[in-house]
Amino acid sequence: MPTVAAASRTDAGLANELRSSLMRLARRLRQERTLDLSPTAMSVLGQLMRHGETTIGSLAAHERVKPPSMTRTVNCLEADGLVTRRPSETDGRQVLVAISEEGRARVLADRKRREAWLAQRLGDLTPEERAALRTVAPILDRLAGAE
Amino acid sequence: MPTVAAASRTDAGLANELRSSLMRLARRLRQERTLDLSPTAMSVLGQLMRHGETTIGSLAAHERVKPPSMTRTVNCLEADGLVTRRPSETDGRQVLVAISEEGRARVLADRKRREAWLAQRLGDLTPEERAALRTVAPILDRLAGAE
DNA sequence: CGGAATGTTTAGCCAAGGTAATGAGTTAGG
DNA sequence: CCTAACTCATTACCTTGGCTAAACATTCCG
Repeated sequence: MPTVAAASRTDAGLANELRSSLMRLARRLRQERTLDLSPTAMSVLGQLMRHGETTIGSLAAHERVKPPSMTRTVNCLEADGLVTRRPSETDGRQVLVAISEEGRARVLADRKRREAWLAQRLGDLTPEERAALRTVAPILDRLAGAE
Repeated sequence: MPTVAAASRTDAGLANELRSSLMRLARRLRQERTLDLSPTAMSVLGQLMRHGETTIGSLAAHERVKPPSMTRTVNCLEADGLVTRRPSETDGRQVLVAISEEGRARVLADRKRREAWLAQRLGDLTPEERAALRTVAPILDRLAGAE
């Protein structure tokens, strides 16, 4: 039986290790969510904050969720007054979603709260370890985005 | 060591990026699950493979799941003949779970199948990027484990 | 104009987590 | 030593957040 460290040195082991580490941390982060929003919902707000008004479909694609799920997520956000909906003038089928002022405030508030948890933990790491994490974030995105 | 203000601003951004990248990839991985086992179940098998016979409670703690959920996961695994259960002789309340030969075979088989998806994607990365991922896997574990 | 294609929504299902309460086993105090 | 408090696992039930299938509206194209 190979040790964890030994297994990680092979590509086979890398897939394995990475997968279980990711799942554990993803679950941990889900636990730490402070507000009553799902991780996907928070991510959507962030996306709207960065890229402005966006259609349901492209939000769904970016979050790797099916359109009906994104419709529901947006419903919740709209019910909470965190986003607004309007039909596109150029294409009547599409719905454009935008973040509201309240939504913007929520993102900023949440960002602060996460600092309390994550930044403290990141603070326990060495600068090299933080740098390593910074490096891999976009790599993870590419892995997620690959077809 | 950077100043406190600079460090926390940087770490906040890192927390943000890392969180959304992580959640997206975690969801992607969940989609790619090939076998009829949940990610947690696979992770449990891996844990048993590495550390041998373990109690329900400590499996739950390691996966950051509540005991009832772990009971259910272990039920599935046992029904599939992938693990065995036995009461502890030293403490009759505890249940010791061990991986079976079939479970071991399943882990090895699954490891191969995941290679088909993840290793292909890892193959699109540069060796440096793979090395970076190898480096961060244990760091992610530490972040997940921190209280 | 009429049919195929596209974007969103509705309806209903399922997986996998959670909490609360129960039962069995252990430990500690009087 | 025996009862009370505690711990581990389990059972029963609920919630969340995905999914698919299908309806509906709109747009595009032959």
